[in-house]
This record gives sequence, C-alpha cells and structure tokens, in this order.
Amino acid sequence: MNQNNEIVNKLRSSRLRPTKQRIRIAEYLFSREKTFHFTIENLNKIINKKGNLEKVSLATLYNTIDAFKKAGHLKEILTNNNTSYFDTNINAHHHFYDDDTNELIDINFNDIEVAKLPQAPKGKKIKDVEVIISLQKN
Amino acid sequence: MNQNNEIVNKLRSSRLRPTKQRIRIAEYLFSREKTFHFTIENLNKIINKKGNLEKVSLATLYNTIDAFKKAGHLKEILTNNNTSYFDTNINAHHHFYDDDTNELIDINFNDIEVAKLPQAPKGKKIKDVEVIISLQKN
DNA sequence: TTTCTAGTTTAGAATTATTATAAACTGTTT
DNA sequence: AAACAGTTTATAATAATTCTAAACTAGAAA
Repeated sequence: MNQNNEIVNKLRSSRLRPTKQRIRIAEYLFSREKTFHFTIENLNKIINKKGNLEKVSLATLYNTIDAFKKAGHLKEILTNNNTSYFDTNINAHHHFYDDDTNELIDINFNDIEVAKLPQAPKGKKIKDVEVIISLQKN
Repeated sequence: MNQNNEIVNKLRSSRLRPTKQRIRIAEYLFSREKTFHFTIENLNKIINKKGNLEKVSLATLYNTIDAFKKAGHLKEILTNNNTSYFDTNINAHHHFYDDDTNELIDINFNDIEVAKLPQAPKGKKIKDVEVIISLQKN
C-alpha cells in the first residue's frame, strides 16, 4: 500500500479528496515511467474495459481529468481535431503531431531551442511556450 | 468588379467553382489587409446576420472553409478548446493564445526564433513548425 | 460511534460542434 | 437548350462535452 499512499498524498496535497475513483485513475496515470498521451475516450475504454468490476462513470472521468489538469498533474495538448488530448508529462516539452493519424510524439525539451521570444501583451504574462511540429509523409 | 474578378480567379485556380456563396465568403475573408481569426460560428453570425438577404447555410460554411483550407487559403490554428479556429494569414507565423478569453493574437514570424529542431521520425518530414505561447493574467 | 455536511459520483438529459444524407439547384460544357 | 458533375441546402445523425439533480461518501464535529 506504499504506492497507494503516495497517490493519496498527491491527491490530498492538491485538495482533492482521495476517493475510490480518483485513486484508481491516478494510479493508472501516474504510476508509470514513460509519458502517456490520451483522450477521455481512450481512458474510458481502459478504465471501464469489460471484465472490470468497478466502473467509473464518464462524467467522473471528465471531472477527474479536469481536476488533475487544474492541479497541474496533467497538461492539455493543443491539436486541431476537436478532441482534448492530455499528457502525463507536465514538464516543459514539445510535440510532433501527425495530422493524418492524429498521433502525438513527445519531443525532449532540449531538442528544441526557442532563441527569441516576443513580449507578452500588456496585462498578460507568458504561461507556457509550446512548439508543435506537424509531420507529413515523405 | 475588379475585386470580384480577383476572387473569381483565386477560386478558379484552386479548381473551386465560383459560386455565389464561395465568392461571398471569399470576398469577406480575403479582401482585407489585416489577418483575421475566426471560428465557423463567428463567420456564420457575420455572413448571416439579420438583415442580410442572401443567407448561406451552415453546411456550406463548413464545406467552403474546408475547401479553402485544403486549397491553402486558410490555416487551421491549434488550440485546446475543441472548436476549430482559422486564420487568413497563411504565412508562417505564430500565436499567443489566451486560455481565459480564447483570444488569439498573431506573432510575427521574425519575433520568434526556433534555433534548434529535432529530426523528424523516419518516414515523415516536417510540414510546419508552430509556436503557441499561452498567456495568463499578470 | 453516530451525525452532519460539503464534496463527489452517477445516469441521463442537454448542449455544442461537426459531419452525413439525399434532394434540389447551378455553373460549365456540349 | 440539354446534360452532368459539382454545389448547396435543410435536416438528421454523430461525437465530445457539460449540465442536472439525486444518491452517495470522506472526513469533521459532536
């Protein structure tokens, strides 16, 4: 139950009650080495795959992912296909985006260097800089 | 009718029949100096605002914008709010994106310098490099 | 403990953005 | 003018997301 405790603490420190559902989702998302990209639909299929006894409602998936995002545990990825993609890698990094397959691939932060940045408009400051490299077939 | 002829030629050279609706939309979008960012909903309100006699159906707006995009006359912009944004500026350039207001602001190509780029995955090549700078309140 | 309460989950309805359908219409070619 | 493919249209269908209000639950208070 050590793993579980870490997750529970993570939730508590974000002022999120460690409910059964949140623990389940957080364990799935955050107990992994490699970055994970997903849509709500993906996650729903995984969490509620047939055979699983404890189902989590779709509304809760939306609520939970939104809460995790607001707490800074997930990043939402920019795309143009009107489906939200999320990323368990919250460190600054960038993406390849394959328009044909809607596939996302992480790019290490250090593999891109943004040498010059513009001034933010007055009253605003820069929250994040994201580089997206669209791909096409050779 | 000089303006009109330019538009008609633009359509023809993209193998798009210059229909009443396409000419109307193209005139609205492409007869301007400054860049224009819009969603289909925006455009619908403008083209079909009450008082306008000639209405264009929503389906046609979708079809036409998609055709213009495929012809390279519009760029689709990446955001995370599951609504498609389009940009009449098809030159390479970048954007500020204000998450709170969903507002997009152009950044001149030269105001950002991407100094280092990664290799494209095998079988793919780089189509476009886009930088999106998210903003937050000061 | 039990009781209480605010926070959470849920099924289902509602909403929003987009795509599909198939009939009517129109630009262009013959 | 006839013909045909391309286009437009209203409407239905679909997909992603948000809303709603009732039931449930974790944690605090008694």
